[in-house]
Amino acid sequence: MNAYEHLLKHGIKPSSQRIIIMDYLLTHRTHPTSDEIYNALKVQNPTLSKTTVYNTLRLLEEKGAALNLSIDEKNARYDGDTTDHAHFICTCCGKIIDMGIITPPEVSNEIGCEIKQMQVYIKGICKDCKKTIN
Amino acid sequence: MNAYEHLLKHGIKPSSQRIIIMDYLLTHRTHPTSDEIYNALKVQNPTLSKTTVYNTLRLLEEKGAALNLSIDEKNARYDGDTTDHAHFICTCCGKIIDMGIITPPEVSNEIGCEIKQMQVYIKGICKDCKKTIN
DNA sequence: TACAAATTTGTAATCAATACAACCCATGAA
DNA sequence: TTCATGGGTTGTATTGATTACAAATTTGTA
Repeated sequence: MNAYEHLLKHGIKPSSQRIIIMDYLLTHRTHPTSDEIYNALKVQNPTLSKTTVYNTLRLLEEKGAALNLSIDEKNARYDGDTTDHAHFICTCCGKIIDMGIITPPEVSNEIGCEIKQMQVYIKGICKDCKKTIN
Repeated sequence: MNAYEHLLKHGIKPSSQRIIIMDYLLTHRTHPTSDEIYNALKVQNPTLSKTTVYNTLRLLEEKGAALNLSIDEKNARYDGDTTDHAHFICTCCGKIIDMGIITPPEVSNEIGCEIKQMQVYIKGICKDCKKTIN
């Protein structure tokens, strides 16, 4: 699906800035930071503002068009793939890797919270870093 | 278990500052921020430095004596309870609530990462906020 | 005691994120 | 067409959590 339709489907008015940011997320599954998105897009869009990137990413998150990952403690990271999957971060190199969820977690919610979203974050050492260390 | 033993068990030299910080985490299951810990402890320990709180919390995390929660995007939060449980954050009031894990998530790790830690973060609206809204 | 290593402290600096006000631009009414 | 309105964008200034760093203090050991 293209970025324009993706925005409309989530009730977001598709301005040109929102389209290129959404498009970036849909075509780069690298869990980029705001800064990475801004730097990548400003080459072709010199007038793009960093504030717009921040505003847009918050909007995408609020409307459910993208995920805000807090697995990396340094920066917020964003994921255009909102289907159910877990995220692994290598504490050695910082790389974030998608992992499929075979069995989703089941939690005890006696207190009666309304659950809107569940994220699974995994920390460890990736295969490349294990090789380098040994 | 007391803070002193807890530190020793995780291979941490128990200085007086480390003991009071560990003790605070073990006796306050509120997922406090660095700042909350600092402000609570400096009343009885006026010479305590904020840097020491940061240093100690990082050490506790590295040694597995406490959990660093990144569920709250504003601040790092710490949890002295390292047993398996999930965390719920209310996107309305910011409160963090522990939830028991009935079934832990099972993920597909074809790429061969070495998994050290898994955290389940849940976002939604708590019961109190639901009442207030309706 | 003396010395080295580890720990703590306070200050300065960093930098992601936000606040804010000015500007731009699409839309619709007259 | 002109004008007004409001949402969207932009740039700058600011905030505030966290870190860097070096000096001071404490601890362990001989």
